[in-house]
Amino acid sequence: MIQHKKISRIIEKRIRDHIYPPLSKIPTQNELAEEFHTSRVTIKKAIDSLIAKGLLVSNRGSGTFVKSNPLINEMNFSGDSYLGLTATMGTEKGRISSEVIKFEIEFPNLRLQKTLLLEKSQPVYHIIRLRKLDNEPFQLEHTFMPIEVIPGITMEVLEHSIYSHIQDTLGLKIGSSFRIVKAVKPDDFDKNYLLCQSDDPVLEVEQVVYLDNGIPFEYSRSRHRYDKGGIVFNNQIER
Amino acid sequence: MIQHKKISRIIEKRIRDHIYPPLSKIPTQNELAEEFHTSRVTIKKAIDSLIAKGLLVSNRGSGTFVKSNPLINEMNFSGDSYLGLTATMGTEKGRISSEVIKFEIEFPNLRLQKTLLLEKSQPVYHIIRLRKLDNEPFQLEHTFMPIEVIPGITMEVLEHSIYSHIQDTLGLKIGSSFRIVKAVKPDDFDKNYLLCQSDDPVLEVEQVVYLDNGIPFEYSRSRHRYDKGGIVFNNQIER
DNA sequence: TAGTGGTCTAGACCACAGG
DNA sequence: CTGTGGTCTAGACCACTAG
Repeated sequence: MIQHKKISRIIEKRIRDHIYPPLSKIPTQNELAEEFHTSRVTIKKAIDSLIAKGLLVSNRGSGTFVKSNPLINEMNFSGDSYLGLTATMGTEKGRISSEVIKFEIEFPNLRLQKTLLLEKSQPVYHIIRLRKLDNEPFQLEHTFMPIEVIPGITMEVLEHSIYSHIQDTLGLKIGSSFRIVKAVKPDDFDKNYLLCQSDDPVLEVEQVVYLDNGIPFEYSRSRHRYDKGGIVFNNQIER
Repeated sequence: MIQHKKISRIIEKRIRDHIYPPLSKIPTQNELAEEFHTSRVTIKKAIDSLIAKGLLVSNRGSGTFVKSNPLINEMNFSGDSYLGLTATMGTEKGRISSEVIKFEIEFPNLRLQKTLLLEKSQPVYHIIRLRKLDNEPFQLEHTFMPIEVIPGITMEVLEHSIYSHIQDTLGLKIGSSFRIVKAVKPDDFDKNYLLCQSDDPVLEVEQVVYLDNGIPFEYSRSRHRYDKGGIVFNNQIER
């Protein structure tokens, strides 16, 4: 485990346990460097990641402080938002189930060729899955993946987890994702599977996911029932 | 200007100008350190920020590469997403206008007291503004700000820019924001001002904005016409 | 003025990729 | 093996806050 990551987790725990209470000043970087037998730069890195998470705020000259964030509990999503958006629902993964609506192999259209850097002769999986929480559908996901990049997908894999297949079976690492969020009207799929009324809005997340070597391996559109969850995020403002 | 920021801007420009073409390997950190007469740590910081922006990807052992991101042009939002969401529409700020629908002073309700850390006796501005692009309404924003924290707001300020009042007139610095994005049904305000039909979805962004000392100074809900823009973002996956 | 965080350096060691 | 990026150190200087 990387040092600064380990330290940042310890500090995060102290914040969540109120060992460092809201609005209080945490020890100086020098004090923390001494406590963890490390250098100030490493402490700084750990603190920076907690600032990025919205838990701390630093003021040159006066110190580093715990942010009073009443929404802190809505922020447990951090770290596994790549599991679709299920993480925003909390940690109740046991209650989540998946149903495969469609699983076919196709040739990519032009848009998909550009997005996933494919020739038209390189086939892709076209997968539609319905996700349910306590047997209530909340998300319908249309996924496209190139067979060449992610081989060996089967119904079994789909019912379990594509991501563990990619990471554990294929030994690939996921690097980053790029998303566009919109509100849209429900289409026939949404009405059928998400049980949407015609005037129910749908939250659409369009996503391109990259491996850690920069190769795009997934294009997907997830469609969410408007009354089952949103997307939470935290921004640092650039100066 | 901070060194690593300056360097990252130069590198970013080289990427956008295809001096470092898509998928190509950029010079090693050592080479860049030499070119910019700086240390490798500083180069690393610059590269890290471009990785966070989704422009680069690094591989230990082989080098740092330009990501082929077909959506790169949709990513010009970086840096001023705190100007509401107008930045996602491009850089066409000249075509954007604001109309103040409501500007009153109220006492905060319980939720607002908790969110902005206020007593019920500390009044807040309650502002509703309609934003238009080429005279077409696209966003309706409900804003609450404590008078104590952000004094001196007038109609004139509202018609110009709240943020330049905060930063330039009051000399305060904006630190971070916390957002929740949802799809919702239009309410009467939306129908009136955004000219939504009953079955048009609305993209709602709930937001708490903090000063750089960690004090929350704004709670707002922006409501967007579903056909005028979405929200774009980029994620690095944690390992 | 003393203490704090922000930035930077020069050098080191490691893990990993590729020949 | 060599070269790459990932991480870390010890020390330095600066900008800012607060007493």
